[in-house]
Amino acid sequence: MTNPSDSHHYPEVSSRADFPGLESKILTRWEENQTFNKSIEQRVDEPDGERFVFNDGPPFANGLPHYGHLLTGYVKDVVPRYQTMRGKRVERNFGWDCHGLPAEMQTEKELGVSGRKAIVDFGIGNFNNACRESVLRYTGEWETYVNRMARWVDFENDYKTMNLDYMESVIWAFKQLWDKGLLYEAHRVMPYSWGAETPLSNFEIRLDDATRPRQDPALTVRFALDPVASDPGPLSIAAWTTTPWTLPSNLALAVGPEITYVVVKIEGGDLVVVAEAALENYERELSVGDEPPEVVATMTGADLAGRTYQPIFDYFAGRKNSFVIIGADFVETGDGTGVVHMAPGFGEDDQRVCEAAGIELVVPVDETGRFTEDVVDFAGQNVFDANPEVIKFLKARGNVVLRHETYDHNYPHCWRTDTPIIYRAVNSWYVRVTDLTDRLLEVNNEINWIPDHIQQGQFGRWLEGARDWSISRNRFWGAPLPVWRSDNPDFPRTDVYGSIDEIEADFGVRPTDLHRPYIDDLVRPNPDDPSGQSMMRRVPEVLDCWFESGSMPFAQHHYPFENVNEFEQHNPADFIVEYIAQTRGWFYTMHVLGVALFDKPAFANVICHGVLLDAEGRKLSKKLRNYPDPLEVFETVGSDAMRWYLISSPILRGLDTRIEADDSGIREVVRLVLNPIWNTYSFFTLYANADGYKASFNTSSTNTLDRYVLAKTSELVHNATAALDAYDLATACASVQSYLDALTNWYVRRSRERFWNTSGEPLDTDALDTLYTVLTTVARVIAPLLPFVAEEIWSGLHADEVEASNGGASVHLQDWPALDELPVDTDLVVAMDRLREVASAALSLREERNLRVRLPLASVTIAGVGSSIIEPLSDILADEVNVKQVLFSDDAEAFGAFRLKPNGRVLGPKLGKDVQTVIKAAKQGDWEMADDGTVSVAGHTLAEGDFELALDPKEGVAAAGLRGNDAIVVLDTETTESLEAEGFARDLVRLVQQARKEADLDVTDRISLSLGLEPEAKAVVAPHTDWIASQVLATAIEIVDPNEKSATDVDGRSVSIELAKRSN
RNA sequence: GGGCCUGUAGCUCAGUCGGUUAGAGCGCACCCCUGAUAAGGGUGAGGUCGCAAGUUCGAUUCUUGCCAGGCCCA
Repeated sequence: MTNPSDSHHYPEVSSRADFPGLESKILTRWEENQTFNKSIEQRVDEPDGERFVFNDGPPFANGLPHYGHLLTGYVKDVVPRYQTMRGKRVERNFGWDCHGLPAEMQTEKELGVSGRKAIVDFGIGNFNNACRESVLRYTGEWETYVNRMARWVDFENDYKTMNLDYMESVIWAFKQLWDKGLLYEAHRVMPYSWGAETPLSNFEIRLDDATRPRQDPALTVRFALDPVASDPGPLSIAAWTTTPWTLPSNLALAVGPEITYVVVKIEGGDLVVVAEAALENYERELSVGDEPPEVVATMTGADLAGRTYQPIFDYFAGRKNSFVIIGADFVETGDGTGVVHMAPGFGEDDQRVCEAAGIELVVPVDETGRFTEDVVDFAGQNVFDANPEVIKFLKARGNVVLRHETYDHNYPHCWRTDTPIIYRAVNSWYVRVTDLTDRLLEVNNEINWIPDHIQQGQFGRWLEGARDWSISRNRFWGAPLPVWRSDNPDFPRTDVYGSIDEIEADFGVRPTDLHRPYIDDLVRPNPDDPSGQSMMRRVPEVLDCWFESGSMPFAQHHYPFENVNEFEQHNPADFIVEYIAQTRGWFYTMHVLGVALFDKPAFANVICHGVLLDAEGRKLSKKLRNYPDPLEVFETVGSDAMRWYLISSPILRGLDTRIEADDSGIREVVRLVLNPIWNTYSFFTLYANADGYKASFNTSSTNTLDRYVLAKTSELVHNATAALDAYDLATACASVQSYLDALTNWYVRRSRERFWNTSGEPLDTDALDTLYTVLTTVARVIAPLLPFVAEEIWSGLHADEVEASNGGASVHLQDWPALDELPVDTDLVVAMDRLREVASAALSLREERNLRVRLPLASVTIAGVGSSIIEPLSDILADEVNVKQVLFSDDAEAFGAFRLKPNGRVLGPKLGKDVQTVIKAAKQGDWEMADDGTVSVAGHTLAEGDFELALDPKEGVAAAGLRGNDAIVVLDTETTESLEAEGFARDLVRLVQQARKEADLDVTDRISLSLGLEPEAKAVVAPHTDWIASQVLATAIEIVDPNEKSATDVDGRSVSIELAKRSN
């Protein structure tokens, strides 16, 4: 910003803005003046003030921010800025998600230490220290990005999930759930990552592209049934599996009780049982020669249930209740044989069904995904590596494998290690989400979701089907499960701790770090063991990091150990925003904990935005480089343009949005939004400074255009307020954009001359004050949407104030414009908008007839209904379309023909079916108007209100219809010598202005002018000489013969110009 | 297989509580204006509103089915 001089009250504003440059200057000024801090502190806190609670979702900081973070970040800034201006106190603390698999995996890679054993050898303490450093590695870069994008957030008072206070709140939550009976421990089949050596929650395996295609072997194997009397011979039953490695753990087979099964005689005479529905699929294996399969017996699944068979591996032979056929409802015949092989240690259905049948499960696979010693033939092999070995082994047995094929399917992978997951029975702690389902759904109804269909759709459905949430991880870097247990089952005891005080009370030490391994060192004798031998030891697991981020609403405040009122009075938070996939991530975990702990929603309003894609609809990826580099965009185009680009897109309605690979879309924002605003500002300062005028906030102008633009601005304030109150950022942007058209393209353009300080005329302070008033209001409206540009403009308009405060004054410290600040004038707005349509029509007539606008015409005539409202605005129209007179005619039929437009909405209920006849007749012109104003058509009489009359221009007249056809615009295309002369004079003025520009003169410079004209032209120009002189600020004008060398052609005449700047 | 969302101009998207002539921006063509000027503006071409049936006097809009794409869940 250039400092205003004595006579200049505003900075000199270049018509071409350097947005990146001004953005960095403003950042410095905000920094120096602590503007963000002031914007919070100046708003009164409770009890008198109002609070708006924004909760910031914590990112992992072990990578750089990407576009998704930028988008979310902008939204996270727009809403709090708006609410701040509405008078609320909006504190914004950044948060960091520090724990969990991402951190551990990164550290494993960095240290070259992989796997549980290696980490234990390396030392859990050492490992966790490395994690602690690693997770904060990129916080500096994050801060840079966040600052650069004008996202105001407090980094100093940030929360970190690894802080002692935060973790204490987390274990408090755990204890609360425990006390409420919402936690339990179970040995259950879960998605398991052998890469990370830990179970995963059912939503982790659905993260992003964790599920993707994979090819696996599929094996159909035969199990020999123990014979019964009714058998036609020795039977075997065929089962199909895509996990051959689970066959050694097979303990049962499942059939569908309702399904029909057949016994087929195959090559060599063996009898095989499959579902009848599988015959076609297995035709080749079940046929003898070219004959179709020979069915020798038929039975139902119910008949088969209860029969026993011989295990194909003998590792677990003889186990109680095992190797039996069980009837189960989930069995289908789509894939496979209609017989399902059951390994209860490695399948969720398998476990459920077998447990019901009294079969105890076996899990001969260790934490790293390798077979244990139980499976002697494959011990030590990874299960996926063992697949081909198992197949080879079984094939060698001759009559076991019925078919071996490959199978392409979508298979879940570990989101961190990228290894294919397996299902495996493990010990884990669960939150009893299924007990809460009803309350989760009820409380969900209190949340305002944007877009709203998420509430009952994606989120509501997810809640309905939610399963118990596994919250323990067999890892190292995380909040510990605060559970201590007796190491002697003879003296069972479990203690759960919910605070550091409680721990200290029992262990006599006050922990200063709740992380492993320190927390594991806390051991004490089991009070229930009279012998004093057994000890209480902590269970080894740590908590799921989603449990920790879900605890953020209270844990960031160290609730309930501190800030009890602070949290309780502001739960739920007013606003959160993240991308839509968080319906099963952060949104979900916060909701579960909010309901479980407080029986309340965790947030009142939530925006779920969509995903950014490239122009081809692919995900943005570093490899493809299919997006513009954000830092480069900041430097070349600016952050405000990117902010607008993102927040005005359909992505905020939950849809995916495509972004160009270059920055063209963002540059377009500059052209369509930033430049118009900037040009208006630059225009204002140019003339206010030229006149040394200091404008003031003033809405009292009686000038029509002033009143129009004030009313339009009032409309903008209303629209933007409504949109932002509804968290509809895209609509807020749209309302600004359509307003800009009226401001720049109509008000400024039509008012330009009023800003020129023509000598002898008094300065039009109404115009300057009005434009100032409008601009200072617009600056406040766009403050959340374009914080830099708004700041620059507002600060320029209030340069004195900013200077007096040493740069401290800021648009972001202002109040949002009140709804009654500016006059509302609907009638005027309607009339003016109508007038603009008339002007368009008139200009199109000019173009059609090749009549340039500089050439004045005698008149324009408006004929038809509804034109009277623009009569008071005639001068503006005359000016815009350059005519001497605006005429209004009642005799519409002189220029056009009426067409009957029956009003279907009114007539429909009255006439029913006949409406269509009436409409048809009206279209054909088959109607008559009576003297009393009624219309008869197709045997019906239409009264006033039943119809409208449209006016179509007559052939051969220079006339154009308006939208809606209720009036026509007629242009008098007749030219006269005098009009031509005036047009020529205007052409000359234009030529001189161009020359002034080329001579690099200031708009206020006076000149002496020499016009070289031919004799005929001299005569034409003579009456307009004074006017020309005044238009081009010539204090002396002489008419001479043309200088042939420099002459140009103007309207068929040869003209030359010489001008010189006058010193005064 | 179920649920939700989307389908409107060459592209990106608004809109229509049902009314008979559906809008914007970009792109394209032509033109104008310029004391906001390496800007600005106007005009125009371009649409069977995914397809079909139903409800209705009337459907792009409501209902149902189908098709295509996306997301979520099995």
